[in-house]
Amino acid sequence: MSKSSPPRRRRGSARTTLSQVADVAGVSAITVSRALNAPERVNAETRRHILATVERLGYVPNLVAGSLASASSRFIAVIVPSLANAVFIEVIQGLQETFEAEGYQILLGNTDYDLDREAQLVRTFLGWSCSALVTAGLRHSDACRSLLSQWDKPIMEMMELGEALDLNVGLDHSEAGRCMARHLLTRGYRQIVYVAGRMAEDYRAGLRYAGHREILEGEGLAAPLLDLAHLGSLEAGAAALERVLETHPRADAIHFANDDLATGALLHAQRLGLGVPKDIAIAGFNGLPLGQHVTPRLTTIRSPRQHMGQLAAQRLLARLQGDVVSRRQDVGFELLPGDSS
Amino acid sequence: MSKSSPPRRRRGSARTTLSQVADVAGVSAITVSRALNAPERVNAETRRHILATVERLGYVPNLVAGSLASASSRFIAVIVPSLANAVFIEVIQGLQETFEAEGYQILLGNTDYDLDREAQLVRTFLGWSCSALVTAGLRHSDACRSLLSQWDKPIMEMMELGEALDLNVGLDHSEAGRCMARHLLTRGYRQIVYVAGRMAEDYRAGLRYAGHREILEGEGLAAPLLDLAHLGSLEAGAAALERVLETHPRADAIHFANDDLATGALLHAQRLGLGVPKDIAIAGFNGLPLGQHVTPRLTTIRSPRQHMGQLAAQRLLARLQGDVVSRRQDVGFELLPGDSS
DNA sequence: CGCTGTTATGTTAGCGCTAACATCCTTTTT
DNA sequence: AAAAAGGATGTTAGCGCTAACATAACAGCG
Repeated sequence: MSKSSPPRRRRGSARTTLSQVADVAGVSAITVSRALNAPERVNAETRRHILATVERLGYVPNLVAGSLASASSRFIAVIVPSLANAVFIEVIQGLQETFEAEGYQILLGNTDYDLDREAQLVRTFLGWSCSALVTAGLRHSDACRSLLSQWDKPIMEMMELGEALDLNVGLDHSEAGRCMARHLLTRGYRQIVYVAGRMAEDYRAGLRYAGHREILEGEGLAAPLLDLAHLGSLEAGAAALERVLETHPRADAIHFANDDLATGALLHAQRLGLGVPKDIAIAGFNGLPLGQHVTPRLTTIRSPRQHMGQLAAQRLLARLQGDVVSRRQDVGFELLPGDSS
Repeated sequence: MSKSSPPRRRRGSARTTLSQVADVAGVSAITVSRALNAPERVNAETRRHILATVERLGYVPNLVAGSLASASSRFIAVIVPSLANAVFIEVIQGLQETFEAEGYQILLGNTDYDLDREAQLVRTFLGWSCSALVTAGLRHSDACRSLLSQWDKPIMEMMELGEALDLNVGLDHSEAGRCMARHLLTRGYRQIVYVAGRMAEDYRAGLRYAGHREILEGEGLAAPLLDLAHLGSLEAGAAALERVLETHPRADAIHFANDDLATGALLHAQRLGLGVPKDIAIAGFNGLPLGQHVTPRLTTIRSPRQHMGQLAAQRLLARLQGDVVSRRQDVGFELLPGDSS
């Protein structure tokens, strides 16, 4: 009988723990826990004393332990395809300011437009017992779908509208494409080239192109497409303008998949001495400030990006509190007719 | 003696656990743990069998439990003052791509240029047992300093150089200010106004102003300052131009604290029919693509933002592996003389 | 053939916290 | 005044995983 086992081990960090606080304050651990997490369940006097002790000992709660015990963390997983695009940054800002105010922390993942990476990120994030998950877009790999469908916490799919797993906040991209195509037709353009970047991956640009094409073909017009190797940058827009001039010399307008490309082309046209819209009209999508400050002002479509983030966060917060919320919300968009078309 | 206590409780999520996987695979829990986290310590055959079982059961490791047991998470806390500024986004991208490749997850915090919020974020992040912490800047509140100095994991302070708590990667902002001031003097400007946004908070702009002022005063020139209420945007830059024209009618150059302001002013000058640099010269700081695509091309200073992020991440990774790394690294900057000065 | 070293796996005991239940008062109700 | 209800605090038993130590099996060695 080895009753007298040698004192085996010693682990953990040297940091102050909740029970040390409890000992010093002369209460039980659970009372300290309650004083910090559910103050109203502790007598005001006791609470004051405990909080003073916490302060004095410099106690920093171990959130990992708390999450394990309660089987939930105050993490919100947010998965976006890119950080290079200002659109996602603004959406993230909207999410962040709203969630942070309620004490939630964002766990940010970047897929680089790769659905396998998305699945991998989802796996990791589920492992962190997140309270909810936000993802940009409705398209996922099978692996990702199966992980998500087994999950029992709220899921928000943003940016576009359609068949969602759970909640959905976004706008109708094919309608946006139609809207801009109609605008360009109204202004009299007939040879309109659509320019996108990596459209297979940035498939929302593809949805807009589909809308654009539908309108043009409805008028018996062709809808030529130029799909670039880069997603969107001023650089790529400038290069795209040159390519369009070369391959479609009769083009009278270019409908770009985003404002970065469109503005790059617009600024490059100035350098080339081309008149916009006299020689060639230019239109974009997003409504970034950049396009609104160049001369001529860029014709584009504004999406309520930051608002979309805030709205998505509010929905999720309501859902987390047990409220019933509508599953789908169209945030709409707005045509900003500029002087470039 | 209440030996026959009724079966008390049942908790936790319904998810598959590691020991369930172990039971099914016919091994012990620790062997499954090793197969997943230290594959080389398990026989190849056993490992294959375990991984197949993991796959079959759709087991998703509970990272919260793992972190508690090992007293460390693969989180890297990253604290920046703003997401609205492209500079920080690019630094974050650099950090992210490097850390993600090594299986670390970034925990992003945004202080909104508020040092108290920074301290609060640090508290939270310490509670998550992060492996390292990255923060933009060397200035912290006392509370924040005391939290950080008691911490035993690597800390990286980025963006600027100086007395750091631990590791430090950045550039010399006052030298950058001097560099641009010298450039403007060389080009013959003498009435140079410095325009910043919320300089008390964006104190690195203040460091650049100090350098700028030092050079001008060395030449016996005044160094008037205009400090805006907004940090930096095309909008604010345009407004700033008007204010400078009004309050300093004899100014021949404006040295802006960042490219957003500078580009906004430059584009606005075009709208006003002002010649740049004939009527007024304009210079910025950062070297954002935006300023390099307008006509005239913006004179600015390029900081290696993404590279700074990568470098910081590499240093931290090396440190986490136990390597000794130099504490300070100057990433330098580069004057990009454009046509706006 | 016992000794040491190596490889593969298992046993035990927590990591620091909180859910669930229990207890003990004080107040309110009838 | 006894019973019921509520408020404040405590006890117990894990959450799911991994560090530390333990064990077993086998190879190499003089």
